[in-house]
Amino acid sequence: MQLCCKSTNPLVNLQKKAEEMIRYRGERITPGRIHTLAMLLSERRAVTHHEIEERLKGEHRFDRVTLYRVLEWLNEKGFVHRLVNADRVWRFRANIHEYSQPHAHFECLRCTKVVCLDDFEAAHDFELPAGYRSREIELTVKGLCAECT
Amino acid sequence: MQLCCKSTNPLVNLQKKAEEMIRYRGERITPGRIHTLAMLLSERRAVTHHEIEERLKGEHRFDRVTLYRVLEWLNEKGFVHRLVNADRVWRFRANIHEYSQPHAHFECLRCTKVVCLDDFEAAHDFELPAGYRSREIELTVKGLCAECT
DNA sequence: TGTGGATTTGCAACAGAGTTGCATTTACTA
DNA sequence: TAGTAAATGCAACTCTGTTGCAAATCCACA
Ligand SMILES: [Mn+2]
Ligand SMILES: [Mn+2]
Ligand SMILES: [Zn+2]
Ligand SMILES: [Zn+2]
Repeated sequence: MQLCCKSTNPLVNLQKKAEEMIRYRGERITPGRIHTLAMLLSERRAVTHHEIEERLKGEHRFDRVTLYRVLEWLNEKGFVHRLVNADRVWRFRANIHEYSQPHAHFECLRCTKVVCLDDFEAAHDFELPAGYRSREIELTVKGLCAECT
Repeated sequence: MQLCCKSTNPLVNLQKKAEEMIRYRGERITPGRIHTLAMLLSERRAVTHHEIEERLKGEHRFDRVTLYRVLEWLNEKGFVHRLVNADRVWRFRANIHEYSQPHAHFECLRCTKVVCLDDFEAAHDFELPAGYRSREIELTVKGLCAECT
């Protein structure tokens, strides 16, 4: 005797949400895209390819390359954004607004965790050298996170 | 009949300077360290391992690995600093003050060139999440450099 | 509901940046 | 000048991400 799992399993709801987000933009639905985006929607941190792969094991097995391509696609389409930090590894996070919004990041020097500081936008008050044009500004605060202090 | 080249070749002067800088701190002098640091002292941009290797060809041939180790050492000792940008490659630049000074960077979106914006220090006016401690702040302005505009 | 054809996937091989182990050479100390 | 710790060269390796291509899948349209 089994109850409907829809309302008890938040992951399933996120899969529904991911599917709707992709369908709403008129893009093709595939298991890889849904599971990856759902996973990213469930996570506050910016996570690596490797972490996503680990998290998705069992639930649905993908090829590494497919995951790389899905992440590239999600980024291009604006469902997620990505950033590189001191360990030279891409990290991905679902965009919280419909389209990517500029915001600062926090990077823990000990555990390498990366957190998006949503709603904190960077600015600078100095003049660039002559002829230089600013397109975007990236601000990363490095330090120790709450668990590593 | 040959004149003394010391005053006509600025590279030689920089080698002297590099040697003095290292000796002044009581560290070991090696050809790799001197030529690498001299090259970096001659350059305003932050340059990659690959660029340094190219520039040093002929003058003095090093093993790739030695250059990696020299750069790591120069960074640890505070003679240079390094940063990673969107192409996930380390870039190095000699420190203009005796010890590393925080400053912002400019990254060209077209030619990938990286420029240190010396004397422009970053700051942020927002509160970090509870328990988070800030150690350093990294500000990167991305856009088009004077040659790429 | 079935089907054609563009998209996506899996697999294998590849690429670039950086690292490690170890024997040999070098720089400095005494 | 000899002894020793540190730096170097070389080969093999790791890690992250890419590319080519044939097979599978999605979906617009009949
Ligand atoms: Mn972010
Ligand atoms: Mn710099
Ligand atoms: Zn931490
Ligand atoms: Zn440029």
